[in-house]
Amino acid sequence: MTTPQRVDADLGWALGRVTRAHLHTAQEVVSGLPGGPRGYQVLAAANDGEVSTQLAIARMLGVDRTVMTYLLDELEGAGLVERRPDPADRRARRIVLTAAGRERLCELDRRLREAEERLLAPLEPAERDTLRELLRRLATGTGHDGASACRVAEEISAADGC
Amino acid sequence: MTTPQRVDADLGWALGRVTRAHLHTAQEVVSGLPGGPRGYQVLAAANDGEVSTQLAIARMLGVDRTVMTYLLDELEGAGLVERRPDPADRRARRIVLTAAGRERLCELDRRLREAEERLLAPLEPAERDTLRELLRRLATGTGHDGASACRVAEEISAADGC
DNA sequence: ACAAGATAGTCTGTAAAGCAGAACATCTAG
DNA sequence: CTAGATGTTCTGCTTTACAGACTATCTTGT
Repeated sequence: MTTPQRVDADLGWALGRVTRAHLHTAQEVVSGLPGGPRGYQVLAAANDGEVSTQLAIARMLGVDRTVMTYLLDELEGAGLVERRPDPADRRARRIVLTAAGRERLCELDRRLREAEERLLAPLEPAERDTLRELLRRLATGTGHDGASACRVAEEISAADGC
Repeated sequence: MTTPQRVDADLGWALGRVTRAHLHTAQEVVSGLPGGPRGYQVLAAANDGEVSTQLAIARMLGVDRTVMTYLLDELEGAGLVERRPDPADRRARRIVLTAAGRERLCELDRRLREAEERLLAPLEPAERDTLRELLRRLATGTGHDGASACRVAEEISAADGC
């Protein structure tokens, strides 16, 4: 029988709390944007071009493909993105930002950055960078040597290619 | 106009992905436990004694008090916790673990630890500890000098005492 | 001691959020 | 050319949890 852990030693607890806090902050920052914080993430994902079909974005963000549909409906309705037929695959739609979308994204980027720094205030600047980097590597499933370990990605979607 | 960020540089994106992955893993580990991963957290919170009334636990876990009611209904129904009148305040209930509850908690602690290590596999051991520590400090709102900066706690619930 | 307001817990209704499954179009492999 | 896989959308349903009201109790001020 192992020693019972304290709650505040629980990774899940800390993750949940920090994520919830971040979500709460982001909600205010992006207020008015269709889809809230996730709407922002869609814009960001669509903007960096690597992934641009609906399904690719959905997988990257961890949302269901049916959810993606109405998320994009709203963003498109707001004039921030366009659905264009993919020339290489006529089933798929490429999501591209409109000029307004790019502008909005930049604006939100800046404000989110500020808000995040406030959120990370209890940590020293170097520690903030460390945290960002560690989380980024976990989220992308990249080991310290650059190897793709892909744990997190696996957990998120077994169907995801690794 | 600032440079548009890549998605994988976004803290919210990384947090979301890692949290979702953790949740997914935890879901399997605690399968059968009423309330899922949150049920575990309730047990853990109740067990370390510091906070033991329903509302205190609810605030610590970031769940609504009305949710706490049925969460505890289920845990109590499973014979894992008991609601005892608080001798100091007859409005409040102290949540205490039964023998079965403590046993279950220890078991789950062990298995969750294992699962988390698998999740953190892409990081080196030292990095895993760093990540845990940084998240813990953020979640508790504790600065590097031990000062209570309380950013995250604020964001979670403005009503929370700091 | 008593009234007024705050707080702990519970209950009810309702709104939202998202998933399963089917439908349709298109791609890929054999 | 057929069979199965994949991208997107739509429908219906289940889950979920929040807002608000209600009861019981505590606290504070007079």
